[in-house]
Amino acid sequence: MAPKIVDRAQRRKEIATSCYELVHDNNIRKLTVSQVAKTAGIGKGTVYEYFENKEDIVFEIINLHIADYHNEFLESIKDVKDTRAKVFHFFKFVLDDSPENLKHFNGYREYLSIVLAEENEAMTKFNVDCHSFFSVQLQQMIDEAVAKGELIPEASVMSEGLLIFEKGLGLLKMTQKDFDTKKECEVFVNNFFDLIEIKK
Amino acid sequence: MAPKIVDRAQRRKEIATSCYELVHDNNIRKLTVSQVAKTAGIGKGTVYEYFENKEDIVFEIINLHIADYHNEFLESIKDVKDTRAKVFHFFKFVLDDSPENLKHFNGYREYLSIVLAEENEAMTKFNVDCHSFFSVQLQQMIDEAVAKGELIPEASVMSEGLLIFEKGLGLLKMTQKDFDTKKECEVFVNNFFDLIEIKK
DNA sequence: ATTTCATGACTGACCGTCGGTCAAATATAA
DNA sequence: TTATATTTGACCGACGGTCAGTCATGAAAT
Repeated sequence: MAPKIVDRAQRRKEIATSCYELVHDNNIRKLTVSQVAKTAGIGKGTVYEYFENKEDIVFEIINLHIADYHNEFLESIKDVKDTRAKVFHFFKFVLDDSPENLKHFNGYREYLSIVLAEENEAMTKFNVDCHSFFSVQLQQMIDEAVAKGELIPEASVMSEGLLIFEKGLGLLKMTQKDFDTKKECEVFVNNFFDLIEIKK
Repeated sequence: MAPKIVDRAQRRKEIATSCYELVHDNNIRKLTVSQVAKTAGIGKGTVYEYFENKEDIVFEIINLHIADYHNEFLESIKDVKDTRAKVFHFFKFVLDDSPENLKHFNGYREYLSIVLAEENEAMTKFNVDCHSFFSVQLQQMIDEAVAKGELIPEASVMSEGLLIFEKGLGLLKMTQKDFDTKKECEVFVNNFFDLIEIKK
């Protein structure tokens, strides 16, 4: 008197995972629900058992990508010691033009275009979490440097501003073909550090 | 042997103008071509005589809005004398929460989501022009302040960085519901100015 | 002055596609 | 067998975009 019960959250992940690569093939906006169903090997109606709508699908897929990126980030920053170099690591996302990173960056672009288009509760919340993920860590790092006497105390409250600058860099890189991200980043950040570093 | 010849560029503007307000009523992405045709009082096919596709229509409408905004900006900054206040004027777009300005800001959000979604040549170029419009003026202003001995020379190369910061502010305001744009802006910009201003 | 007619402007019925729904089919544990 | 969770794809309505055909203008011919 009780058929198979499926773990809905689990199944969501499964379906999304099977479509992980689909994001890179085309523009994610051109992803069709039928395509998702086919790729996952299920009927179109079944997709709607686990997802509210198309955006919800896209959201879950991008979730996977961003989670992957966060892990990569944590791994890559482990060994960096110098404060200025560490900060540049936070800019790696917008600076690194390796195919691997461009995949992530491109994914984020598509994600952004969706977040900007509609007022989606879950997506907006998720975006806030993403920002916090980096914000908290950069703040910690700056505060440590201030405590060590490497940076002036005012640097602490400007930590968030640096991250905001990074967002702006990303946006310009996304929207301007010939934008020299590396140059703009280095000019500003290096000059900025010259202002907040305590000379020995 | 010759019927009325219409000025195509002119007609584009006419059609777009008649739909100027349509942008605010709903999400611009929900704008339908039939709606545009109805509002402009023409047939749907006629719309396609003057526009490549739907995005092209949206582009023209947003063009009008941005042109209006640029004019407003030039008008409003005329009388401001103090350098720091002038710089804050460049941030007016992201700081001002008046209904009037939010209209513009919202329009820009929708525009961005479209630019990010597709690789549209014209739209990207237009976006670059928009950025330059402000970039050139901020640079001039900073350089003048440097020449007057108000700011340290390094401020000059950091002008672009300030505008990048502003872009980031805008993006965060668009994507985070509870983002305190004013606070974040003031904290960073004021601290930044304390660093680049030459004390008397 | 009147008629003719070439041409660009205009139209809306129509097409293909897509997101989303639902009645029926299926699978499974009791 | 039976009750019910699950699956399914045919179907629907809406939308972007097309195109065969109509309309309106005004120069040319009479």
